[in-house]
Amino acid sequence: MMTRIVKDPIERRQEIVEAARDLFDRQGYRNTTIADVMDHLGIAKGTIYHYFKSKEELLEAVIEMTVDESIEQMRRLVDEMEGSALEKFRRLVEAGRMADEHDDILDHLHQPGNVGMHTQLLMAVIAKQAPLYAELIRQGCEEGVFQVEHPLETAEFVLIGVQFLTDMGIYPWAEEDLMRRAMAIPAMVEAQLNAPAGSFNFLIEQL
Amino acid sequence: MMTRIVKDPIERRQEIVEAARDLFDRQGYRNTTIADVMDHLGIAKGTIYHYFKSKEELLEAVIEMTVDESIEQMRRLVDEMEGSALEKFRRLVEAGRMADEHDDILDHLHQPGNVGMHTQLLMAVIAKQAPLYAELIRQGCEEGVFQVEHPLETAEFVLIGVQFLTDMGIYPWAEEDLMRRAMAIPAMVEAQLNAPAGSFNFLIEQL
DNA sequence: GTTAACCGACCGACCGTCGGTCGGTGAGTA
DNA sequence: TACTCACCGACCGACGGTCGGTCGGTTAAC
Repeated sequence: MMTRIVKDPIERRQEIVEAARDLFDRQGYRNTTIADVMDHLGIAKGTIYHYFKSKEELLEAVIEMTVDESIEQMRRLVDEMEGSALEKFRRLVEAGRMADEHDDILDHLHQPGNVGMHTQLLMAVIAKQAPLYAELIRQGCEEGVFQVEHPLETAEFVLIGVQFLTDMGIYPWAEEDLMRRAMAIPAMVEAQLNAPAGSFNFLIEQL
Repeated sequence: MMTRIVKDPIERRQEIVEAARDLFDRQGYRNTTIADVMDHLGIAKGTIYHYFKSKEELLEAVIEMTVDESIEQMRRLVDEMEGSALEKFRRLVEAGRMADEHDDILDHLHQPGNVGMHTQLLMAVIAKQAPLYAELIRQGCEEGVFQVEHPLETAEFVLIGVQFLTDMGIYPWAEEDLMRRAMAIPAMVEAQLNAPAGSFNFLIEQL
């Protein structure tokens, strides 16, 4: 029998979520069993179910943690940024992409059966990012480079469009579909924000 | 032992897909077992797996069938429509909404655990609807009411934005979030298409 | 006789449960 | 201060039950 180790509940919970994230990340949610998480931490199954009432609830905790971390650093960035709206835009997008690549959770989420989780994660991220972008849109309007009626809604609209059209894994797009959209995105964003032609070319140049 | 009934494979496959659709619709994909489908049709498990190699593949067939039916009638409508681009737009949107309400699949799809199926269905519908809308956008450009660079991509972009921001069930939006977005949508669509102010007010007036 | 549609007993991977155990903590006592 | 003892809840892990999927065999059809 395993020696019993008691820890601070907060810490233990954290441990479990982190281990789960690692595993979900590497092998996918579906292919990761509760037993995997147990073994990885050297704890019993009952312990996990003491903190989470289902495997799915554990996944939600993982998502929440991931989203919060990603948003946290974007918010810090926004607070300390200086410059024109367009310049800030460019840097925020870049930061967002960095975050995406860091958690390859998104990549491994592309397994069949994970579409639901994938969608929920994307929507959660978008819902939290939108206010940050909305702020930049307002600044852009004041500067005169943008002209939009509903900053927050426009931020949501654009983020959703870009994410879902770009993201493979939700729908099995052909490579050429993704390509053709990527090329069209700058122009569409400009139209949406009433921004000068070419001002969002950095969206594809950065790739 | 059950008496063996042999049917035309095409017909049998159809039967299975329809039964599965009913059940997925009513109780959700996850809460529906293969046994449910079997019992509902009075066939053996092996028969189902003779036609579909996994439960997930069966889901794909259900989605494909649903989407094809909905698109079929929209395409017929487009072919026989006459009038200005804006007028056609109005009627296509209306038809799309009718289709949505007809299959209450979308309604019952709002159960937890159905987000994946819901998303896939929406994306599939959008992928097929986009070309229809793109055609109207091109006509609008010729008429001079719209001005867009990439008709197909713009159609995709707008459809995704509208569907995902409007649709509850994918993400637990508050009622007020949905409201505030609904009000902003006409202006955002107009911006994207470079259409005259107010020309898309019908999107909310129809509600 | 050959094909393939169809059957259903069986398998095994996993999630989640539940009765029970043991470490920590703090109030009571001396 | 030192000791103890009752209680809480963190922790354990064998086991139950569900379900997706398999496979050898059977039967209708041509």
